[in-house]
Amino acid sequence: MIRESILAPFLLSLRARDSVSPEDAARLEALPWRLRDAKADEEFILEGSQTHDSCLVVSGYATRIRHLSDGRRQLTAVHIAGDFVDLHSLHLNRMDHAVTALSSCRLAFVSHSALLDMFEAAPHMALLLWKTTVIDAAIQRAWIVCLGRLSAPKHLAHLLCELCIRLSVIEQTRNGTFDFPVTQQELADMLGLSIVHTNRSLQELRATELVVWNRNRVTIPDFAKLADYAEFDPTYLNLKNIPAGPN
Amino acid sequence: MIRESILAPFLLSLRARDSVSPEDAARLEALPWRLRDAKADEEFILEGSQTHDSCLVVSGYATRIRHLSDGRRQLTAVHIAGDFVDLHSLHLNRMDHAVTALSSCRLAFVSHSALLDMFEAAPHMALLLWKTTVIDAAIQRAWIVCLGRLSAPKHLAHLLCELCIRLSVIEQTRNGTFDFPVTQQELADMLGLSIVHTNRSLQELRATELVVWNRNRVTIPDFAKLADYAEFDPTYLNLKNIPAGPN
DNA sequence: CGACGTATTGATAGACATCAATACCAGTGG
DNA sequence: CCACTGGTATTGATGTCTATCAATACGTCG
Repeated sequence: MIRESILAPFLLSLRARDSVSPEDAARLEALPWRLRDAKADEEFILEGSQTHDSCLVVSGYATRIRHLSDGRRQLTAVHIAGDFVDLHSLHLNRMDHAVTALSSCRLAFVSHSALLDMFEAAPHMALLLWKTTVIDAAIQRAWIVCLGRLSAPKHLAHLLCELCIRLSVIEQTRNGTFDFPVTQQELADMLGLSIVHTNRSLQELRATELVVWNRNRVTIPDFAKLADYAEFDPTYLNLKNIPAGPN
Repeated sequence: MIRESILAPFLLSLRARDSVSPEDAARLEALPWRLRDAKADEEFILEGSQTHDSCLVVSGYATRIRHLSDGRRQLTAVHIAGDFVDLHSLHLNRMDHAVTALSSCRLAFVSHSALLDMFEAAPHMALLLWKTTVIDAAIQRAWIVCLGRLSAPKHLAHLLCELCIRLSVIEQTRNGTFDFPVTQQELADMLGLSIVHTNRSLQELRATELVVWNRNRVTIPDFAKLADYAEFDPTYLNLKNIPAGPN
């Protein structure tokens, strides 16, 4: 039996947005990846560090996190399997934030020099990876809009819509159900809310039956309804085919 | 007398973060730029549009804006001279937001195909421009943190710190003074606040003499003090030399 | 001078934070 | 098997921040 490629989710994610030739996929496979597992809560890229590798999430959930002086935190992104979390470091001197595992994660690291060599040999690969960072930026803009202009429950709903679509791209949803292994504290730090208000916002979504959430398992019974409620427009995810809803 | 290059601020911005050889600067100069002026409030890149050019701000102020269904708005970025506003469109199918002039602006457009030709001829140029989009993304992360975890006055203070540093890079500050031609409504839409509360937050900064703001002219008398108040850490702007303060 | 957009002020309501307690739940050791 | 423990979730009460509504003032332009 053939081993599933560690790049499978990454390729799913790329191909949902662009065509990727078999040769290009082979180029990515040929990179000298080094695998590593991270436990939940492990901060595997340190704030302020200078790195010489970039990091791809193979499985599990990770997050970008910024710590404030008084100990409060804000998460600025959630990353799922297939996300090339840390292409930034290829360009940035010093990390302005940390990257932490939300669940236990499998990570694949590749050195900057190997990436640069690949770009030298096949310049269009830079465009392909560039695009992934541009889409990450689009997601961040959506977060800005949510933080600035949506109520707490709608913001939470929007986040779940986004996750559902992104996870469906990498085939991690079933009938509108997906894993989302976060504590309410972590959720609060994504939404820029207190933990108490996060809890109440979640209960509001439960009460209106827009969302079912047991432990780490989220179900969206009626995606269109939730998307409408949250003013979710998936354009920013830049998918070739917008899924009508969860599969 | 030699005409000042329309790329002068862009090169200042690039060189504050990276070394750019004269040849590379010449490559950028050689692109087939088309100049265009935009009046204040003109939406020069439409939400939902598909474009075949990218756009650089030569002078003036522009902003990325997202409109919500009920007419409310959220600005997700402020762009100043030297910002390559719209490299995104090189990668994204459809704009998920509009780009609008805050003041009258001079813009320089270049076709995607010309950019791609340049990358073909000189692949490292893609890395250079990629980097600018990565820095934009870092700024957006900072905005997320501000929106999520800073009080209104601190958020405003943080925004002014960021602008002051970015403007000083392109030599648009003098003694801590710079132009910022926005209405309080626009400011409110950046900060995710109501206009009334924006006004009161501004007055608080005035009362504590952290900021002087007359018309469109902002002065920061003591940058270190304001930065401390706003928990501003300029790491994310990725400058080679962090200016100690305004010049 | 009048008109319009913008800024400012006051009063009130709503959203969200904070504090403090209680409930739940998986894991541990007796 | 069960009590204990520590983390997480939930609830209630209260306070603060921010939004909204409604005036009024200011400033530029015709």
